Formats: sequence, C-alpha cells, structure tokens
Amino acid sequence: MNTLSEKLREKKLKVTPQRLAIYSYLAENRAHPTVETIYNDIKADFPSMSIATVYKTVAALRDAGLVREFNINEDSNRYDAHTEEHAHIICTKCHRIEDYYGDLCMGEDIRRMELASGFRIESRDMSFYGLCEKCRNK
Amino acid sequence: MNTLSEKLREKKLKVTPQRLAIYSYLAENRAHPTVETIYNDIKADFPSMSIATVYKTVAALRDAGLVREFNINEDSNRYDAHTEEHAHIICTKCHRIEDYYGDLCMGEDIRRMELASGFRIESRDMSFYGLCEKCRNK
DNA sequence: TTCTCAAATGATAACAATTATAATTTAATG
DNA sequence: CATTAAATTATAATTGTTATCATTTGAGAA
Repeated sequence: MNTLSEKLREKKLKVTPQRLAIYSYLAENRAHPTVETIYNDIKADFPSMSIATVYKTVAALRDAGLVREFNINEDSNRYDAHTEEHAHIICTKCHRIEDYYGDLCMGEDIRRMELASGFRIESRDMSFYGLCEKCRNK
Repeated sequence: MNTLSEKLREKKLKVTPQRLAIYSYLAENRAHPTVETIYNDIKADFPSMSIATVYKTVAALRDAGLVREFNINEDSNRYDAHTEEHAHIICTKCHRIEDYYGDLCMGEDIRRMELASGFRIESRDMSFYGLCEKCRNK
C-alpha cells in the first residue's frame, strides 16, 4: 500500500516506474535537488531514462501540487516534495539549504498585509540568506 | 548634484549615459522590471544601446549592492533599485508585484531561527503569492 | 587641455536550462 | 486481451543569459 502511488492516482497521474522513482526520491530527500541532480542520482536504477522525463515529471508533480518548485538565485530550479509550510535558510557560500518549520509571520502579520494591499494571500516563499556555522568558521 | 551618479562613483562604477539611464529608470520604477522591459523602455533614448549592456549593467549594479535581483518563478529575473528591506506580494494571475514595507519576522523570530540553525542571517526574500483585488473580482 | 588606459559598450557567438516535437512504449480501463 | 490516452525517449528548438572581442569612452594624470 504505497502512499506515494496513491497520491499520484488521486491527482490522475499515471503511476510509472520512473515517475514513482522521481517522486519517492524527492520525498526522501531534504537537499532540494535540481533536475540534474535527480537525474544523476536515479539513472543507475533507470539507465534508459531521459532527462526530459525528469523535467516533465517534476512539472507534472508541481502542477498537481505534490512538489514545490523554487529558485534561490541560481541557474537551475530546485524541487521539494515536503509541502508542509516551511522557510528556507540558505548558505551564501556552500549553497546548502536548511529547512525551518518554526512559525513565521502568521496570523496578525498576514492579515495586516492583506488589508493594506487588497490581496488574498495563498502561499509564500520565505528564504533567508546567510552563512552556515561551518562556512563561518573558516 | 545627481545622487545616483554619486552612488555609482562611490562604488567605483563609471558614470556612463547608458548606466545612468538604466539606474535612474530602476530608481523611479516600482514595477520590478525584467531586462527585456528595461531595454524596451530605454531604447527610445539610446537607439544604439545593446541589450548586452542592460545585462551587464544590472549585474554591475547588483554586485555593487545598488539593485536587488530576484525571481518570482518566472523565466526572467526582475530588478529593484529600492534596497530598503521590504516584502513582495505577487498576484498569481496578472503577475503584478506590490511592495510591502511593514515589519515582518523581525528580532525575536530571526534570533530563534539563527539559534536553531546555526546560521547568521544577513538578508531575506519574503514573497507572498495570491490574487490581487482586481483579479479576484472577475 | 590633451594623454593614457582601464573600463564600458555594442554586436554577435556561445552556452545552459528548459520546452517542444514526434515516434514509440506503456499504464489503466473495459 | 484490446484499446486508448498518457508517458517516455531522443533530439531539435527555444530562451534567458554570459562570454568574446573590437571599438569607444570616462576619469584621472600630466
């Protein structure tokens, strides 16, 4: 009873071996990989797989709301299957991305912003940039 | 006594007509334009200007800390010469970007995050996505 | 002012990430 | 099974951006 397969079916996405591999790779990975990285890490198991498949798959998962696509001022996009609301803390030196699940700007802040702007806010991207401990001690 | 020229000189950037035009265009513009837009809006005044100049100029300004480069999940980067800390509220339908200068996650929140992560946070990118009033009423 | 030179510009080529295309294969359904 | 719409694959095309290099120019020195 694979939950990931079920999630794909719920979204009317066919459960193919490649798709499942990419999705579970993302679900188990907290490094926010790029398409290139996904491709390289998975191709041992699927030697015939094309990188175009990875591009199409992450786009399908993104459109279905199963993964989040974002960019931290790099050339390539990054992908994250952990859709629970969280912030990213990014090291400007080693480019490592750490997740932060603490509450940030909830409730009151948002309501004030909606009132001031007339927007109805539905999602957010909170990225914090700085040096991680390791890079600072060098 | 043009302040923008002075800022360029402070950063050891030569004050050329093209550079000044791009910088003042950005300083007066709150639409967070792309390179393409900057180029189109300025080329009437500088018919001989190359789009390569716009790319190089925004990169120079960005490296000097005079403009901020960011991306809101679009193909092209956007640029903003208003470096005072502020958040962006982005309409997912019409792609308009509104600035918000209210305080968000200051002090305590940040210190907690630094403590938990070991990072020393130096900058941030706070983007909120939703529908603007106009797009909601359609 | 004129000289000098590093830096900027402009035209264009190169590149890298991504998307489109089209033929082939495959998952899901009856 | 048989059918069919969707996914995969290889590859071409596209797009945003960067690199190259010859030419021009801004800014300080003489």
